[in-house]
Amino acid sequence: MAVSRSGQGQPRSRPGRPRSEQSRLAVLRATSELMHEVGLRVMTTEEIANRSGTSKATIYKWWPNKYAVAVEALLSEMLTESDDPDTGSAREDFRIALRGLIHFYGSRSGRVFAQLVGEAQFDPLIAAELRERLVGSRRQLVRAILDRGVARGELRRDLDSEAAIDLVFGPAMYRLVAGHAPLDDAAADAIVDLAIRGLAC
Amino acid sequence: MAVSRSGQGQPRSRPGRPRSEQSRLAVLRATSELMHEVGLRVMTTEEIANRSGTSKATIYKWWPNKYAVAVEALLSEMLTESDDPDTGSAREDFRIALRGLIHFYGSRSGRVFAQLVGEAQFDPLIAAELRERLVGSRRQLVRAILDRGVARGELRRDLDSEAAIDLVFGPAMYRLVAGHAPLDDAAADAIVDLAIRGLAC
Amino acid sequence: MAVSRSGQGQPRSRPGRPRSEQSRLAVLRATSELMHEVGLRVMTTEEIANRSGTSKATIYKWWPNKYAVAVEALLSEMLTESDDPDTGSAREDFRIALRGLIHFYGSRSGRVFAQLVGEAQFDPLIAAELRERLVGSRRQLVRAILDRGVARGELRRDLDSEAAIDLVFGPAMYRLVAGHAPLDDAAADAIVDLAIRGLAC
Amino acid sequence: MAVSRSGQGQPRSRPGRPRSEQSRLAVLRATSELMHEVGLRVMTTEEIANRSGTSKATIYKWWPNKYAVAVEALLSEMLTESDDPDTGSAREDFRIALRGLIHFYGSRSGRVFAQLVGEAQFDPLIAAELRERLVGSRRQLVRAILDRGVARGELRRDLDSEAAIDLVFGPAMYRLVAGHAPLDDAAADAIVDLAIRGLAC
DNA sequence: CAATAATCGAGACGGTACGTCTTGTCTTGGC
DNA sequence: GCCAAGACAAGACGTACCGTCTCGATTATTG
Repeated sequence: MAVSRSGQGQPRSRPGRPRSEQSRLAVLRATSELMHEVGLRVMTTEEIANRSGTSKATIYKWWPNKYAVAVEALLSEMLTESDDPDTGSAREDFRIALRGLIHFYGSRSGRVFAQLVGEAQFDPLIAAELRERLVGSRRQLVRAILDRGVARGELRRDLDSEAAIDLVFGPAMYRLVAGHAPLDDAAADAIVDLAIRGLAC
Repeated sequence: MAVSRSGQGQPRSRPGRPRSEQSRLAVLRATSELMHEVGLRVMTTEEIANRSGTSKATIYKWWPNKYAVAVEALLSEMLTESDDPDTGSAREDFRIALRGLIHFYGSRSGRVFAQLVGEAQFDPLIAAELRERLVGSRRQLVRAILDRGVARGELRRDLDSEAAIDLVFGPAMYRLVAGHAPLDDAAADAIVDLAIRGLAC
Repeated sequence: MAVSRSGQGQPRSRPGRPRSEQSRLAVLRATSELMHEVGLRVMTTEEIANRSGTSKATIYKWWPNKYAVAVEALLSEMLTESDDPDTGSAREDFRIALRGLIHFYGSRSGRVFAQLVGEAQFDPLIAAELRERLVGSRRQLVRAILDRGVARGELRRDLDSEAAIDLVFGPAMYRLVAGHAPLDDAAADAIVDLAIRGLAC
Repeated sequence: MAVSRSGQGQPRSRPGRPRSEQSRLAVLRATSELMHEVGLRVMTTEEIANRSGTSKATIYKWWPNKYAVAVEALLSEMLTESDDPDTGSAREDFRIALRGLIHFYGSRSGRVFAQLVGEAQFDPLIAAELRERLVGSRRQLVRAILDRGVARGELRRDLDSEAAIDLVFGPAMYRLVAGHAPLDDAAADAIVDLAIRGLAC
């Protein structure tokens, strides 16, 4: 019974030459290199094609533009990351989560991420892709921490979830895009402390 | 006895034809219109020149590129704005300040500002100019509110000023550039409330 | 046994999209029109691109500048021309050849040719191309007339070929570029007469 | 009797600051240097102004454009030149005159002259100025030689003067602008010999 | 095994903005 | 009124990148 593996939703092997996985990986690898070396703007589709040994047509066939490739390249170089700390203390969980985020922001990939955020201001498709694939997962994580903290009675039960997440992540993003203050562990701790205890006496 | 005074502050009219204030204003006005109509990216230096009745050469003589013109145009259309509320209550001052900021972010100019922040991710000069001329003044304002609140005993005296400002402004910037949640008065109030009281019980 | 022949003359279709002959012709046609309508200097690469329905990039890909396009356009609009008269009389051959040249100089194309000669004074590449493709063929023609005349005993056998050709063509070029005297059949005849018989009694 | 020297036709010293002879000379000197160093096309009015210590406005006040300045600069650096040899032999006179011309063509100034001829193909004013001030005087010289030769019975009395002059000078101009053959004494002698004796046996 | 069909690399193409350059004019204050 | 300094409008230049296209070659499924 030649089921020739499908099982899932995809249309059980169409006719014609199948997409080359090798090309896909070569494009992502080349994009990864280039976006770190020269930045998203200076990186050209042409150069991705040359370095990956593929062609512009192939790239444009599978991605709408270089920024979409960059999103995927950035994702594939992060992979398994940012898992839920769940230490039993919301404050500690926040600290670990925010330190992780800020560490990412401060890394080479963080620079690329900032450029993607920059580009997203001009292109709604990139904005959507960013929100879904890079921002959303982080927020989900903090949402879980939040819920546990409320359940344990550590945090206020009347919290506006979204606003609360923004209180923790907002300052980091602000520093990333405005660059007015450093992004380091001390900053992470200070922000978490303030967010937990509040500004008032 | 009219001493042929020189050596003062301004260079007392240098030789040559002076810069045309009329051209400068026409360029800023045309840029203002265009950046709101079509966005920073689609706006071209050529069109600024045409609409302002000046020339590309003149624009490039005084600004490095269209984004620098946009920064100045955005500033000159805001001008006297965002003055210190000083209501006697830090919470109230924060609410007013953040509502003001968020109102700006939600306006037409806010979209342009977001695009400038986006462009700043690629150009350090624009980043610097933004920080100095658009971000800095707002932060200065909140710093004053903060100091008064501490002096009055409303706010904790051990506050890290910068982190505290980020706690108030960060979430707004986060929403502006990531667009995952609305920017309205309710959001401003929720954020200020959280920031003041903290997440903890 | 169909040897997969390569190594022959033409490269047997290289990879990639082949050059569009249609674009090439459209560019030459547009250039032809423009150079006659407005002259070489006023004609712009942009206008060639617009009128031909191509793009500046395509033009610059195949020609170094508009003057090189003009050389080719001028050639392609002349093509089969100036064939050897060979009447049996050197004097008659010279007359026909010089009348032909002078007729060309006096035509619309002659004005463009003069402008190309003018431009060649500033650009060695154009100078070389002109010499090879527009001047050389004419000289070859007169050289043949000359040789036949010597063989028939009409002309002196000790002639310096190059100087002799210059004696016939030089005055015409002189009048073309200096414009001090008319270019007509009478001029052609007078010059040939003088060149054949000499100034001396 | 305050005649304050005038005597001639000029309007006996007008009011206001008179034209600065120093500036005029400085402009001509700077133009001379530049046109030889970089060529007419690359030379800019701006650079003439800088090097001469004058200003563009001054240059444009007294000359229509840089080519007109170049004509005057070229003239002023030649000055007393090309006087009539008058050896008693037309052939010898022609030889000396043509050698002189060809020597000029082969000099640094000859290159500039060729560029002026080139520019004249686009600008009738320059063409006129060239004809009057640089070409005409040479032709006048040969015309005198010609007349003496006819009077002495050396040359044919039915000569078309203009065509005859072209026969002597044409080949040199042809070589100057087309560059297909050398410009040296041997060339001068060969051309004069051919022109005098003719191509026929 | 041939026909069909989709992918691939190469590279030409139309479109368009960029930032630079030169031209010739103008507007200052000083001489 | 002339001059040096230098700003200005106009507009062509040649380069660069984008996203699309047209080739011939390749690689799978289908009949």
